[in-house]
Amino acid sequence: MPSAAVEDYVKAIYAMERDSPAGEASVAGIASVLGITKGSVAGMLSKLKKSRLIEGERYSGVRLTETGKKLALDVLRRHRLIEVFLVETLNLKWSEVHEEAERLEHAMSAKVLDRLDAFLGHPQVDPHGDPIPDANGHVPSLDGVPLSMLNETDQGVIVRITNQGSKFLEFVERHSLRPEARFTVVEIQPEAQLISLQVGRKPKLSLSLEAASKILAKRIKQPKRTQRRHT
Amino acid sequence: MPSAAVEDYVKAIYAMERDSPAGEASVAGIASVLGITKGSVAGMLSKLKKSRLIEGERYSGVRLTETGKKLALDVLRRHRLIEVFLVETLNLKWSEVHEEAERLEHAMSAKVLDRLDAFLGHPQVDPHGDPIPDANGHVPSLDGVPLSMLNETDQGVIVRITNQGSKFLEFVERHSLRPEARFTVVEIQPEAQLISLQVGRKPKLSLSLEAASKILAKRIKQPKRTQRRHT
DNA sequence: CAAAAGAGTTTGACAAGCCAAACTTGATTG
DNA sequence: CAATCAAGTTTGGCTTGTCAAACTCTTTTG
Repeated sequence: MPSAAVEDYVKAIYAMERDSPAGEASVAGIASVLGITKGSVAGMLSKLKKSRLIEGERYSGVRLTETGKKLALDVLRRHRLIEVFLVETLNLKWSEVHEEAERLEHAMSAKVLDRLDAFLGHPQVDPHGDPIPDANGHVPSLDGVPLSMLNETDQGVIVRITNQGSKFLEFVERHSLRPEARFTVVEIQPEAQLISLQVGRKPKLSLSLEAASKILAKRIKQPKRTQRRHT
Repeated sequence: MPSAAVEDYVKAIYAMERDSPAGEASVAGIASVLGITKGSVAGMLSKLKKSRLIEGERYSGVRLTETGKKLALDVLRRHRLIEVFLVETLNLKWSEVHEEAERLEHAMSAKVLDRLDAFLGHPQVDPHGDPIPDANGHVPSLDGVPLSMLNETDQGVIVRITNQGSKFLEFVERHSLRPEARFTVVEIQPEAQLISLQVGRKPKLSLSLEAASKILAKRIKQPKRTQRRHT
């Protein structure tokens, strides 16, 4: 069985691959997200290579092998199901479950996880809208565009928050920007890099396009109109 | 925060103190229940002494300090609440939850545990009938006498199984001897060290007095009659 | 294109825990 | 009471995972 440390590395690599342009993870990047030194990462990576979880040339980025990817998806499945449980069943705050799940995910057997999955009704996404891989490692694909790509007067539904930072999540939660929430884009100020939304009956909410790019939404069908914008 | 290893030691010491005549735990005993060598235990015990979780003279048994006892009760609380959850909510088999809880208990924060406790309705006992300490370390006391102390024709209700061995638990479960189960003592054969029970409508069940001493029961009020017997 | 900067690697050290094996105590017991 | 033996302790060694710091590539850039 892989250790908790190995699982954390693999999970981090998976995430970095996903959103790095080259589809690779770097030593420095891993060190930074895991909060450890480059030296430690180098040591661990050479072990992961030996056990065929990752591959890559010396002095260059690493990629997960098929085995590594399977493991990463397994860890992600555990993590996200646990988050659903903590929020739906135990009513923990949406923004505080990440670190809890971070520890529990390493202690839960496949059997318990499957029962939990059934108990929760086989959810497709976690509380942040992240898709939950199924037991075979298949990830349901959700579509959604960054808020920062929308235009004035567009209406939409939040589908996903791609930023686990708890301060960011608290902000988002405080303004009811959870998945499922409906909103309208009321104003965009490209010079100020700002976007303003109307969410429910709450006061108008403004945030930077940078922050908005971490929130994915689905446009609600709305006759004719063009779109396009860049962060 | 105490490591998982420290928690396991403290928990083991607590259990050994409870049912050793001298109220102490021995190095050899701890080594045996944790499945490690005496040398390793000696090393850890000296660390536990330094951190004031246990006390005791050199070359003699150890006892938990107040701090140590508090920690032990905390771990026990986690363990048992998790067992209740696994059985009641996730429908795991009664006999397979122990090892699961053994791992999960080290990964669950106080906050999650409190929510879980509330979700489960503040149970007093776990699926084996073991009392669950409350958040302040108070253990509800349950009375119950070993089955081996009962007499023929006595009727009772199982309250607790004091033996976590999964083969024993499977046996017990297979014969419906769970806590809450009603039974009648139909026969006792002191020479054969055997006791026979009638549980529900099941066929008569015989077991050794030794095994019976690991099952605690409460007698059901039944007019006049004396009792007494020894394992 | 040479030098600085970044990124990756290596080395030596450390903390937890564990083991095996030698050694010391203390408790029988013949 | 001396011999024995179980129980406790010590020592040296191993693994995992970490750090700090020196070193070496590779890339960027003046």
